[in-house]
Amino acid sequence: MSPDTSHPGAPDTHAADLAALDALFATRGAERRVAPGSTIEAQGATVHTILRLRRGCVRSCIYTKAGDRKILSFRAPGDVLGLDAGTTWPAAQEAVETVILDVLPRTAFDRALEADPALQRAVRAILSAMVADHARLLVLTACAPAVDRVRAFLAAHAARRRSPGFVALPMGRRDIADHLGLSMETVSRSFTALRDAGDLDLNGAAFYRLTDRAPETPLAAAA
Amino acid sequence: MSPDTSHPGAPDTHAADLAALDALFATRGAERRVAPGSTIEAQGATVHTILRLRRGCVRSCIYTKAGDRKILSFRAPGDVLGLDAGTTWPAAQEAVETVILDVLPRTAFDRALEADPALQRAVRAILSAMVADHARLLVLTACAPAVDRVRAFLAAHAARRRSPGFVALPMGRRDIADHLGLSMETVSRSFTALRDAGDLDLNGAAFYRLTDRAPETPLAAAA
DNA sequence: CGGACTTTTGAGTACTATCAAATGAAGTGG
DNA sequence: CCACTTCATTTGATAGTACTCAAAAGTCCG
Repeated sequence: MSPDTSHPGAPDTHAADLAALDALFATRGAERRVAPGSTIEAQGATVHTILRLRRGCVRSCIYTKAGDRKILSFRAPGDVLGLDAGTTWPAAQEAVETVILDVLPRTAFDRALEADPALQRAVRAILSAMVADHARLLVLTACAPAVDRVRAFLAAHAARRRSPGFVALPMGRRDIADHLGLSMETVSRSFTALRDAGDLDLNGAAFYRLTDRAPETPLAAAA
Repeated sequence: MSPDTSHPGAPDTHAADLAALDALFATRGAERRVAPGSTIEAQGATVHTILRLRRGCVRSCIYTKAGDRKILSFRAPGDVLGLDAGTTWPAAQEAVETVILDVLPRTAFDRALEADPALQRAVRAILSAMVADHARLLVLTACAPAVDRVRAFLAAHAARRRSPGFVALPMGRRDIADHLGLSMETVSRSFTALRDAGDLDLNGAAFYRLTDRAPETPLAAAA
């Protein structure tokens, strides 16, 4: 019964709690602009600021010693970055396109958090939503074949951007591949397969529309 | 107690905060015993209680509509269950072996949470640790081949149970498979491969010891 | 128009899943 | 205590999906 958070699987977050977050950034926040492709916060760097994404798309990714990259999530406007961090950033934050961020010093954020119960609830709700999002991705990558992963990804992406017609896809095939645990080529072939099956309309490589008869996601079933 | 939390990747949790959790369960908690293999909380069921695992091993798993099962994590004594839940359990909680739980009504937990800043910090720390754990699993399953996944799993499991010699493995091959995104047979073959390579000593199917020269985990690298 | 990059398509390979059977362990009842 | 049932694990053979290497086609700018 909540108007709901930006994360589909989020536990019940009261709008009032999220408003506390908005107010905090509105009154105390500075602004930061980042160019496409550049790193906003490096993996392992010290957390000096809490960030709220105002415009653009950010990828949160982890690099392994072997040089592999895993994109944990793509963040959309309204998302807050850094709440799961301890003293250092567990994942790199990178701008997929031009990005505008609200910036708040961590010390200021912690002070506000200590004093405001609504803010505390909001933070817990966001962390729970992150857990739920990761769980969804774990299920998807473990249980679904390539085409279904891509379809589910496109469906989720379109749901976040409630635009009427074609949906813009800011990230490239490589990014999608590293998010879904596939190779770039397999992602591309999945796009082609979905198009040939009539499930997907493509307008160039970066705009798409899913057919209404898109299959169900292979997600949670009741007990 | 431990200077650290039970989760290796947890952000900096002050021992005092975790103590607040211990105290809460110690003073207000009832006890519950569950038989091996049975469901403690069903997926989608209403959350009436917060649970703390006192003895035994619990698996948190998600069932898909297609009937697939994904085990998100195995919980060890000291772990708290239900902190990421909204009104319903996002994952089923099942006893791998005989389990003893501390039980606290959710209403009581929420009241205590509202009043105790240390408890709030503890909850945030645990949620962050869950995010980190899921991220680790995502990287592992996306980037590592079967043998490496199994090796990493066995290493992590042994690390949680600081026992001198052989380590007990309460869960079966099927459970490990559903956790790592592999088939039961591939898990079994990986055990055999590790044994033949000299990386693993097996004592029956449920007790093992990893050779000291175990390769590094393919995890996070600095920026 | 050319150059650099991204995406798509192609061909062959490798890893893991699936199906199936044998071996091993554990508990039950005679 | 042993024979038998039952379930878990291991091993074997085969097939399928996705990866790798490689090249062509498409896109975006300068």
